[in-house]
Amino acid sequence: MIEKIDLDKRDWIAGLEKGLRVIEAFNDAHPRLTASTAARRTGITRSAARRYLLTLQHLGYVDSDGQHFWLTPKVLRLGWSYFDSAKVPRAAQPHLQRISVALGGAAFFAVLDEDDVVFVARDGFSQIQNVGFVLGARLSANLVAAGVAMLSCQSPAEIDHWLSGRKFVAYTPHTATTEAAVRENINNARNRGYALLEQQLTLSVRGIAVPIRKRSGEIVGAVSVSLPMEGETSERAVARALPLLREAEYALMSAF
Amino acid sequence: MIEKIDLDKRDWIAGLEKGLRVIEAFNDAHPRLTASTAARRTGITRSAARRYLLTLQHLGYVDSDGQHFWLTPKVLRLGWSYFDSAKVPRAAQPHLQRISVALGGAAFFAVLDEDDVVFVARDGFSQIQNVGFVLGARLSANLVAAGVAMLSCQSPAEIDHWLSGRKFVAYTPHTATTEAAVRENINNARNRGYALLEQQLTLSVRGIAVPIRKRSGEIVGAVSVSLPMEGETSERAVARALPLLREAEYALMSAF
DNA sequence: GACTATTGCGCGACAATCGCGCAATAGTGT
DNA sequence: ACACTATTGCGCGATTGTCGCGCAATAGTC
Repeated sequence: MIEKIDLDKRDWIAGLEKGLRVIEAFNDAHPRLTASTAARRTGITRSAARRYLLTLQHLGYVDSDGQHFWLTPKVLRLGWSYFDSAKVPRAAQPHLQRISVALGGAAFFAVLDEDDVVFVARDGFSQIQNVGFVLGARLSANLVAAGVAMLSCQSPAEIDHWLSGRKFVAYTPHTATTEAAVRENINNARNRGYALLEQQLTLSVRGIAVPIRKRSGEIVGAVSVSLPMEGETSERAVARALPLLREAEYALMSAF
Repeated sequence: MIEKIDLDKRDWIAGLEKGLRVIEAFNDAHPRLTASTAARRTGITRSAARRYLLTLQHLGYVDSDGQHFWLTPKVLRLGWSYFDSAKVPRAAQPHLQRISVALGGAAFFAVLDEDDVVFVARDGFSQIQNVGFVLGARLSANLVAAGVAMLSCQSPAEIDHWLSGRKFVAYTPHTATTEAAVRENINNARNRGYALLEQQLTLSVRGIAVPIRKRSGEIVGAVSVSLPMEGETSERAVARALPLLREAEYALMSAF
């Protein structure tokens, strides 16, 4: 993990970086950590890891039985600060509502964070009970229309970098699991100017998304809608959805 | 802000506490901060606040135009670590699914964090589009059945402390906005052993919740269900919902 | 009961963090 | 246009907070 830090050393708070590393060391596979395991996972010494865990415990972000440490719901405050403060999801909300009502599906605003798509705003419900579609949830960008829409705006070099060494997990029998198939989805999206994905993450569900840019051209996210596939051709769904998505796109462009 | 820290000074990482304070300084009313405003809001000096913001920026948790700083979606990773690692929401999930399917509403698992209810697991959808019912969302405990259920298990002293100096915001014309009314809700819940709230947060919506305890008796959270009120008496709704909630309660009791 | 792996904690040393204070800049009003 | 105020970035010397070693104690295994 070599990182180029051209930041003046005197403006770098080592303790904060390590502390955040400790919080992120908790995950699915490691729901509870001891001082030693935390040290191993974060690459800091055991003494230090223990100090960070104790500090987090006294701040209320982790709890402990003396041996093991685990995160408390207080850490959710940190993520929630983003929703409270970010203007992007808030600006998108009324447009999402209009889309979800008109189309009868669920509308999302998503952004890219490193390699993942993160859903930061939502309106409307659908029969899709997939836990992936929760605010703050992150998914590999190739799995959802919003992700492919954003990838399609990147330069070939960035896309190559994104694809390199990536493992594709099949969520349905239709999930694109080869680099070529994923690349085709991205190319299709670029050519069309919108992304259309079917049954990649959930069976019988279709996603349509358009990338959202600032006036400067910079990508800030994507607006997407999830629709049930049954009883509707993809052409018909696109014809219904695209005008609304475009409308949101233009409105949001001037908002940023 | 006098805090009693009987923790050995040598096990206290000051930089981590300040850094987290800086992240939490971003909120609804202060979506973007400068070094100076961050300093004022966190109580640390301007130089230090600037150092923390720069560190967060280089870690990717905040972005900046050079003057103002704002949070990026990366901070959502921190909150997500909790969902990935916490066993409580995961243990509750199958029960929530059973409840939501059987009752046709949305089922939640909620915990208390300080004074707020935090929803940490959900299954099923309802016509309730309230943004409050999102994973990680926090609400004043008196507004939702799950919160009242948990409050009803606290000691009188704890309840008094919770009530003291609290402002009650009316979300609907039926919201309990006086201390007496809130107290009555809590007392009713204690007497019945479950909480029943109607139209406190959303019109035409009824919530029913039971507190979840460990075997030791310690409260770990509450399971709740949101149901539309129309066409059903409260007695009938309770009769339908309570057996399922109790079933989840007993199952979860042995899980912790 | 010896073995290994882990833990809490004290200590001395070092470097990382501190906040002052300067100069430069941005924004306001007369 | 001018001074006036409130910012800002940044250098510096001082000190305090963080480091990781190493010990003794404990927990778990064969």
